[in-house]
Amino acid sequence: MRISTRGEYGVRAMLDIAIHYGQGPIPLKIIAERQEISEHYLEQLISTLRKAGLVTSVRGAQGGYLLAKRPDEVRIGDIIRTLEGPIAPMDCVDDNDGCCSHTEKCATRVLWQRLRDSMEEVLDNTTLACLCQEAMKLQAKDDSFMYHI
Amino acid sequence: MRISTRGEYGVRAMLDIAIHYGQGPIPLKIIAERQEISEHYLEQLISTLRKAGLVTSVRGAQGGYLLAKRPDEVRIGDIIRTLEGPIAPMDCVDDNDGCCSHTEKCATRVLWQRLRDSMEEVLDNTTLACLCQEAMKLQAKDDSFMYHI
DNA sequence: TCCAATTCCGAGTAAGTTCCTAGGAATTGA
DNA sequence: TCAATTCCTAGGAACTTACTCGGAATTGGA
Repeated sequence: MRISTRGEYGVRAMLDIAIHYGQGPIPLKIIAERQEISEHYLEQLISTLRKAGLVTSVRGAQGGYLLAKRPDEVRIGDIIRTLEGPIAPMDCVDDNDGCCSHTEKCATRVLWQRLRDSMEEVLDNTTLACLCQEAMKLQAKDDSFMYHI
Repeated sequence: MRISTRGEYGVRAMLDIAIHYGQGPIPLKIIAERQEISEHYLEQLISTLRKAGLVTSVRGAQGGYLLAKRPDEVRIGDIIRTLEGPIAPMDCVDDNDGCCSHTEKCATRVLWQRLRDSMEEVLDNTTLACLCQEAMKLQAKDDSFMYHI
C-alpha cells in the first residue's frame, strides 16, 4: 500500500514548480537538484505529466517547465493518477474495470469501495496551492528553509 | 496504490473462516477451494496470520483453522498490516520510521499523513463481523449464493 | 497400531515492476 | 554559431509478486 517514487517525486516536482509559479519556465536540472532526484528519471516522469496536460514545456535555452493551470486547479489526485494509475486499492473497484466474477468476493467489495473513496477524497481535496501554503508555514518557522527554494 | 493478492486473499480467507465461526476447525483445502486460491500459496499467508495471533490451528486429521478472536474483534486493518506491512502510503509516515531528511519534502508530509489516517480509519473500523453481515445481505438477495458457502 | 488427513517448513522460480542509466536528436535564446 | 535545454528510445540490475515443489511432523479414527 505504498505510493512509489513515481508519485512521490511527481508531487515534489510539481510542488517545486508551483512554489515558483509566475517566475517563468523552470529547467528540469534545477528541479532535480533542489529535490535531489535523478534528472534522467525525473525527465520521464515530467514527460508523462506533460502528456497528461498538467505541465507545459518551453524548449531550447532558457526553457523549462511551467504549470499548465493555476496551483489551486491542480489536484494531487490528478498527479497521482497520471503517474501511478487509477486510485483504487483493488482492480474490482477501478472505474474502468467491471465487477468481479466471484459472488462471495463481493462481500468485501463494499470495503474496497469505501477505502477507495476515502483515498480519493483526501487526494482530490488537496491542491498544489494547499501544499504551497503548507510550505510557507514551514518557511515562517524555519529560516533555513529559504535555502532550499 | 494497490493491495496485493496477499491482502486480498488474506481478507477473503479470514472472512471464509469467520462465516463458519463456531463450526470447528476448517481445513485449508476447503478454504482454498471455496475461495479459488492456490492451496500452497494460501498456506503461507495463513501461516503468517497464525504467527500474528489472528488464527489458531489444529494439527492432524480433522484439523484446520479457527479464528483466534470473535469476528467483531478482528479488524481488517489487522489482517492487512500482518500481510502487507504498515498501512502508510509513504515511508516517512510509517509509525516505525522517523521524519524525512529533506525539509522541503515535509510540505507534502501532512498530505501523506492525512491519506494514511483516512485509510486506517476505514480499515480499522471494519471488522470481520461487518463483512459477515454484508455477506448475509448478499445471501438474502441471491439464493445461489448458498452454494458458495 | 497404522493410515489418511492435515498442518508446518524451507527452498526455488518465472514473470513482472521499479528505478534508474546511457546516448543522442531536436529546438531555441543570446 | 553555441550552449542550454527538452524530447525520445533502449536497456538493465535489483527487487517483488505469486506462486510451485517436496517432504517432515502431528493426530483422530479404523
